Amino acid sequence: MNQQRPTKKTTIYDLAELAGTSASAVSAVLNGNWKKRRISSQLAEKITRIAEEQGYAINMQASLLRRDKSKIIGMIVPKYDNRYFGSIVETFEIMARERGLFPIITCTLRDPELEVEAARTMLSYQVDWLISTGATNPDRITDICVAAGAKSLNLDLPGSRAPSIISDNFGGARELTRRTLLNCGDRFGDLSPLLFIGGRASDHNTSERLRGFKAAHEELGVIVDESHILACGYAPEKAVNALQALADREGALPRGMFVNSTISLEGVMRWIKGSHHFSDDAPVIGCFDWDPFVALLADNIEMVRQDVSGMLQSVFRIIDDGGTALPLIEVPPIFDSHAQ
Amino acid sequence: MNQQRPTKKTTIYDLAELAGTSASAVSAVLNGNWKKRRISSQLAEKITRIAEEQGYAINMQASLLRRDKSKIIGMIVPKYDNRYFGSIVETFEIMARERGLFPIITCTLRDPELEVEAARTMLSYQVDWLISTGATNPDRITDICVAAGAKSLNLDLPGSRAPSIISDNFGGARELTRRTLLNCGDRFGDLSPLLFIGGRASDHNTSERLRGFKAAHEELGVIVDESHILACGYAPEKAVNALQALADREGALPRGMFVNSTISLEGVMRWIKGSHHFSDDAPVIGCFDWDPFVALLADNIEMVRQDVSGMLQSVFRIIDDGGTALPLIEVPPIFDSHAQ
DNA sequence: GTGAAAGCGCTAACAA
DNA sequence: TTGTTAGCGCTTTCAC
Repeated sequence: MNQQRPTKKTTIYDLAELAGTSASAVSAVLNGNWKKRRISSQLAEKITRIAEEQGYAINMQASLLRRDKSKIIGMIVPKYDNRYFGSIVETFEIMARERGLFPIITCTLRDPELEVEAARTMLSYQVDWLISTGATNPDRITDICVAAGAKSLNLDLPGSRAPSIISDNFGGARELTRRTLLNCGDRFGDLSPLLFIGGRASDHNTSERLRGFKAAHEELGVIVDESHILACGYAPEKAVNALQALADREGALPRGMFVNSTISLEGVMRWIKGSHHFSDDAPVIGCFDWDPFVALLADNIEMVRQDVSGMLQSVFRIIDDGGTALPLIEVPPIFDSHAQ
Repeated sequence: MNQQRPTKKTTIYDLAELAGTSASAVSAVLNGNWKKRRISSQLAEKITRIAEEQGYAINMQASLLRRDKSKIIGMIVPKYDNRYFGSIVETFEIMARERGLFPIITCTLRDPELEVEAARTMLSYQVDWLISTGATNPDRITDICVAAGAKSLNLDLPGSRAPSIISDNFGGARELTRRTLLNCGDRFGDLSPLLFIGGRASDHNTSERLRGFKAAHEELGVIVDESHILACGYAPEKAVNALQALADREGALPRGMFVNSTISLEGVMRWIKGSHHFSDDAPVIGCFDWDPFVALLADNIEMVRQDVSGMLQSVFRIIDDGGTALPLIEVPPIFDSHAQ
C-alpha cells in the first residue's frame, strides 16, 4: 500500500470550525477580498495559518460552479512532434499562467472529428476561451464555442468567424523561395524552378505559401513547373510517397526544393537518404519551419522560424482586451540574418 | 462583434421542461444509466433528441462536484522541446482518452517550485491521479497528492513513495557505451575512454547511466577518465560551457562522447560547429535519446530510443489496477538493429 | 466586523 | 417507470 485512503478533504467549513468563525469569512479571507469585508487582520491571519496547517486546497469544481467566469483557457493543437507546436504550447502555458488563467491543452492528431470532440469536452469544463491551433475546421469550432457562450480564437490556421493570428505565409514563403532559388543558382550555376512539397492545397497556409512561391519565381524570371507542386499532406510518409511517385514518373528530380514544414522535411530527407537520386550532390532546400538539429547539421537547408512569441503576444492582447474585433493578424516569420 | 453574449447555458432543467419530465430522468438518460432506472426508450430517445437540438453540454464542474471520482488525470512534464517528452504527452493523452479519463498536462520548465505549484493547482481541480514526469522532487509531489487524497505515479525519474516507471538506464547506457566505444575503435583504430556529458549527477537517471557507462568501459578493458565526466545539467548552453571549459583546460578533447540527452546534444553540436576542434574529423557520439533529424543527418551519432509506448503501458496498467503496489519498473530502451 | 442562507448544475437515494 | 429531494463546496447578498 503506497497511498492512504482519501482522508476526506478539508473544506472551508472545517477551517471555519477550527478558527471559530464562519465559512463565508474563510472564503473571503482565502480569496483576498477581506479588505472590503473589513475582516480584522488577526482573524484573517488566523484563518490563513490554519488553512496552511491543514494543507487546505480549494475545490475548484465548487468554486467554478458558483462563479461566472472559469478563468480556464483551452487550446487544441494538432501534434506535439515538432518544435513549432511544442514551443507554441510551452509559451501559451507561460503566458496564461502570468495572467492567472488555467491552461488546458489537448492534441487532436489532425483528426477533424477529434477536434470537435475535444472542443466540446473543453466546453464542458467551462473554458472561457478556446484557442484552435492548426485546426482543420476552425469555423466549426467557433460555432460550437459561440453556442456554449465561450470565446474562440484561431492560431496558425485562420477562420472567418473568430480573430485569427497566423504567420505571414505569403511574405515568408516569397522570401524563402527567393533565397532558395538564389542558393540554388550559386550552387548549380543556373536558376531553375523549385519543387514544392508538403501541406494541403486546401488549407489557407499552404495556398498562401504557394502564392509566395510563385511570386518569387516570377520576380526572378523563373517559370514555375506546375507538375512539381506536391501538396501531398503533412505526414512524413506522404512526402516519401509523393517523391517516389515523381521520381518514377520523371526519372530526375529538381535540385531545389521548398518544403512546407519540418514534418514533411522528415519524409523528404528519408527519401533522399533511401533513394540514390542525390547521392553525388545534395539538393538545395528551403523549409518553412525550424528545427535546431537541421539548422546545425544540414548546410544545404535554409529554414524560416515562425515567430511563436510574437503570435502568442497577439493572441493574449486580444484576450486581455476581451476580443471584440475580428482581425486577421499576420506575423512575419524570422529569417537567419547570416544567410543570404 | 464576433461572438454573441453568453446566451445562458442550457441545463438539465431546461431539457426536463422541454421534454415534460424531470431533471433526474434527463441526467440518467444522458449518463446512460437509464437501463437500471428502467426509463422508457421513447422518453430516453426524446430526451436525447432534445439535448442534441439544444446543443446541450454537461457542466462538468457541477457533475464532478457531486461525484466522488473526477476521472481527471494530470501530468506534469518538464519541457515540450524534444521528441521524448512530446511523444510521452501525445501517447499519454491517447491512452487516457481510451479509458474515458480527461488528461490535463502542464509543463514546469524544470523549476522545482513550479512543479509543486502545478501539482497543487491540479489537485484543486480534483485530479484522481497525478503523473510526475521527470520531476526534480517526485516524493514531495507524492506527499502533496497523498494529503489531498489523490494517487500519484512517477515517470522517467523515480521516487520512493509512489510507483515509478523509468527506462532501464543502466542497461541502456551500458549497451550504448559499448557500441560507441566499438564505433570509436573502428573509426580511430584504438579503444580510448569516452567523454560523458549532460544531466545532473544528483539525478537517478544520470547516476545509473554513469554506472552503465563505467561498466561498459570496464568490460572492454578501458579505463574511465573521471575528469571527462561532465554532468553539467540539461540546457544546451550548459553543455557548450562545459566543453569550452574542458577544451581550455586540456587543449584536446576525446574523440568519442556519450551524450545524456538530445537537449545536451544540441549544445554539444553547437559547440563542435563553433569551435574548430573537430574540423577535420567529427567525433563519434552515442546519445541517450532519439531525434529523427539527428538519426537521418549525422552518421557519426548513434541514438537509443526510450520506449515511450512501453512505459506508458506500464503506467496505465498500474492505473487500471488501482495502483496498490509500489514497484520500480525499468523498461529497456530500443536500439536500432542495423547499427553494430 | 461578521454570520446565515440561498443557490450554482448535477447525481443518487428514496418515494411514489 | 418516474419525480422529489438533499446535498457536493463554494461565493455572495443581505441582515445584524
